[in-house]
Amino acid sequence: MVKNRPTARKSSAASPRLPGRPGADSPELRPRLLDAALACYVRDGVAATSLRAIAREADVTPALLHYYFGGGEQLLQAVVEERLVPAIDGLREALPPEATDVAGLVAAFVHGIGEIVARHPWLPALWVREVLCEGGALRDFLLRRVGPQIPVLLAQRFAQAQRQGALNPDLDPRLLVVSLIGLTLFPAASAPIWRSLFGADDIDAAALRGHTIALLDRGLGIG
Amino acid sequence: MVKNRPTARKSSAASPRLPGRPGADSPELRPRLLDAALACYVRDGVAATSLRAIAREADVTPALLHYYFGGGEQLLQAVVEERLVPAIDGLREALPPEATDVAGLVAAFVHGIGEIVARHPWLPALWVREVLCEGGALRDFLLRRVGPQIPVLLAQRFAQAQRQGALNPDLDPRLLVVSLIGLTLFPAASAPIWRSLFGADDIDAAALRGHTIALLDRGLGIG
DNA sequence: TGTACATCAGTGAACGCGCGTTCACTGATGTAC
DNA sequence: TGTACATCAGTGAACGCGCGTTCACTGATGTAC
Repeated sequence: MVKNRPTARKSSAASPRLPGRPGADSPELRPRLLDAALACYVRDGVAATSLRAIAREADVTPALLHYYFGGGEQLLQAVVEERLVPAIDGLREALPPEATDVAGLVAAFVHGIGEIVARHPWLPALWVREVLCEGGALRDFLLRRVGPQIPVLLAQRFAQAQRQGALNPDLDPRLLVVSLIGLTLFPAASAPIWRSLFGADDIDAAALRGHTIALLDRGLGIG
Repeated sequence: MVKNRPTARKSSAASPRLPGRPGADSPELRPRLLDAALACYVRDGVAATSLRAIAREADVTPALLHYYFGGGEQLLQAVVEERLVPAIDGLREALPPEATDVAGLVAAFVHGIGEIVARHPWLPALWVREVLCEGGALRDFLLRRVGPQIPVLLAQRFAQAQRQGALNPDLDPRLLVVSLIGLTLFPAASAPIWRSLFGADDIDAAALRGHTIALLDRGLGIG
């Protein structure tokens, strides 16, 4: 049993001032450790990342990582809570809260994803990759914490719009959510590949957004 | 230097009949090893799969795996050549060889992906996941062996159709290829997740295909 | 202020474990005669 | 046909290594007086 782990100590907020050195582990260290872990997860995948690799990335001893987080699984959980959750909260807040027309809702989603990607370039690849892993820790996180908040909610709004005749009746409202993610997160996650494959250095975020909106708006036809 | 590895022996085809037991390693064993490796790659990811895990999956000693393939990297290459390449060849053959209208080409692609997924249910998740990994072995494979054959070729055909006014001018022909993959492979790869998220047991392969074609044909509008 | 002491963030070395790989060996199965 | 022998697919045990974790320890920094 480790007794004086920083995370544990800090959570007991009302501790009386004791004699001796007050705990004040350097405030820049913990975020730096989280960033190093995130970088490793993004580069190599969560399952293939060792604690020692993260320690090397942060130029720190493995014992320090264990001291701060208590182990690999807890470190992953900390990265999820303090890096992933805030990033995804940004998306939920970007969606219009009240009933809007489908085009506006979809445009808000596409723009929201674009902004998330601009602010957190690491997110799409990590997300798409880890959520597709059968045993992935992020998969559970998606199903429990994100799924009910964004995809299910979107699907309900699409279904309602379709009942009112404001959406292509041949679409499935639930699959439309999947299509939206496939048209936004997946291209963002695979950007390095198609850029290299097509030599497409001229395609920036705005071009990608314009293309996606045009496809969703009218499909392949020439309108 | 291992001398009598089966792969090596079999490749020297013109060896004279020597006295002694002729080499005849059981013909069912090698495919079984490849299948076990593939199953582990799909379940846990390539980077997180150990040779010993594959050996356990195949109920075989690690030494046997090494004897057959010479190491983890060669085993992965064998799985790529003998499992991945044939599966993807199926897609290229499904695409119409001659100039066709955009709708027909896209429909052939969507149907082709659908058939591949039906025949090789493991492919989408493995594909999407490993291709998005920065250091992934499959990423190189995509860029070298698949990219020039399918995506680049499709993009060229789309660009030509667009010049002739047969494609929505606001689309980017290259990004349209990315969109197509995002609308087909990604939903297939994430099917277990959205099925569980939406309780969508009623959506089968045909429904997914119909939805995708409808979205590509007319977009969100009610036509 | 100066001195003694308590605290605790962080360390270095060691642990047991599973990994990929090696290699001397086995024993079933073929050929030679 | 029967016997001796050559072959080689596959094995079992061991190797060095990097892993996650542990724990006695250090030493800078605070408090007590």
